Amino acid sequence: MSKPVRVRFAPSPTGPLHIGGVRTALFNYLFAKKHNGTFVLRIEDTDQNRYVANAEQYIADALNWSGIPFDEGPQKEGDFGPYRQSERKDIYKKYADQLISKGKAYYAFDTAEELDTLRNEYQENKQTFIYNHSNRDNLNNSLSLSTEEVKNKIENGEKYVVRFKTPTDEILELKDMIRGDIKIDTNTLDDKILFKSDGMPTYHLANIVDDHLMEITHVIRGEEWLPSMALHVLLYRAFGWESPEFAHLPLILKPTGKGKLSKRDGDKHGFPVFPLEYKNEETNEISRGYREDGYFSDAFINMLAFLGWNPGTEQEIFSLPELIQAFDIKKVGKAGAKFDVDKTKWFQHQYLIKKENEELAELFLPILKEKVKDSRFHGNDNSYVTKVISLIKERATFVSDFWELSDYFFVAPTEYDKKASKKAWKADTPELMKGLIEVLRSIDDFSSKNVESIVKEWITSKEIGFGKVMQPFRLSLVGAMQGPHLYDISEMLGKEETINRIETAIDKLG
RNA sequence: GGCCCGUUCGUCUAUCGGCUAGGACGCCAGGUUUUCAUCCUGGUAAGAGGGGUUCGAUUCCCCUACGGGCUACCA
Repeated sequence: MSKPVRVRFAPSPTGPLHIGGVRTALFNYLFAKKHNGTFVLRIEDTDQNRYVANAEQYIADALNWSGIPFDEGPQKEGDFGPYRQSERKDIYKKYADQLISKGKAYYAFDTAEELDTLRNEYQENKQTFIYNHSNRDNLNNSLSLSTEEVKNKIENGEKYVVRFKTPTDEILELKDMIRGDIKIDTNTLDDKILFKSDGMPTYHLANIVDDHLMEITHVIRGEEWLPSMALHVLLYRAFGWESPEFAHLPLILKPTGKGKLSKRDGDKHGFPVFPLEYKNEETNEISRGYREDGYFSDAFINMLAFLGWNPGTEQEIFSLPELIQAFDIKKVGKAGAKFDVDKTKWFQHQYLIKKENEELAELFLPILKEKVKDSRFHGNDNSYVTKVISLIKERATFVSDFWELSDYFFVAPTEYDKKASKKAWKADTPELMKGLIEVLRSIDDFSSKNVESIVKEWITSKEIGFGKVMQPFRLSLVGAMQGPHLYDISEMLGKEETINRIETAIDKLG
């Protein structure tokens, strides 16, 4: 029996999560649930300079709204806490020391400035500076210095970092669940800093220690981490720990132009890059969110799941449980995926159509109350609103589209589309409309079917022509040449209102 | 510059050596709706280039090109 699956999403709280981050979380979540595993949220806040106070809450809120909550994490403590690296600070030093005593890491005293200078010098000579076997003996560290010197420096309070001593002359054979085998020559790697002079571990150390301690079995993360995989595998080996399996997800790219999707792209291309609206507390700048733009979270998640993954069948609409069922990490693609706004809207449209009319009515009601003072539509009985939605929802993408598509069900048109009036309202129209009113008055059963058949009969018997009646009729009720089946509208409005609207139109259009 | 990853319609993708290269979004046309949208039907459009391997390559290998990532005491 293999170990229980445990995966983690490990963002650093430097700002809001963007959709790439949400997708990484989603794939972790799907993988965990697929294998009856645990989905852990770990906050990687080892960089004190970039820490943003409201980011952690944002991340939790975003995961919750998306319907992919974590099983363990901050404020949801499991057996492996704490889940913020800043609260695990004491742990890491111990492991850094362990590596030093094993001879797998060393102290380095070079300052950032010294290294910068070296890098520049190398670059001027068209060479690449790598802090590794090729030059580590000539630099300022515990490999080049005597034990005595090192001891003195540390006792004198001189700042130091701990670097990993990368093994030389070895071809590492790495395995990625998505990419297959990758070979890396360790001589091309540099001796990464594991422990910073401010007493905090770097990402690399903290990440490996925590993944080990938290018994993470599968590391699923963005492709930007692929170059670090060799280091990470080497670290597991140095500690004598079993390495988890790795999967590196393809990046989400800008819709147009070059590069990976960035937080600024939303403003440029007119779509949200964040799941939830985000207010930057320093600049007061507000960035749009999918939630606030009116997307349903299940549509949003469905869209994200298909960015870089697909089940190999022709089904595209998947609920979250279906996604879990169908998910297979091996079917994740290798190439970056350009984000497509139109396809995103299409998913939203599909989900909107699928939703129950009653549920949509509930969502529409607050908007409706704003727009219409008539309290007939505000009551506990939503059947009228529900019916309206059933007639118009197929032409909407968002709940916020409803009002524009259905206002005439609630308020009589006050003006008429100019182009349509010109086309539909002729000199003889008022007479015809008066005739129509007479016919309508005589009808008791105002149901759509009945009115339709009677009016049709009248038009036929008078040999008027359908267009000459139907177009101005529609214009009178709706104010424009659009909307659902006309007799469905007249049924909804009722006899009195229908006749009123035609009279008003005769008045206004002459 | 160095290291690594990738490359099928405009976009997201299917194909695990037999292809008339399939689907979806978008776009275009037709039909339905005596309106508009939805919907239906059809159409447009693709395996970067060059070498191998093979009876046969989109599929396997190599080179080139292009795209992307990383190259911080950031994650």
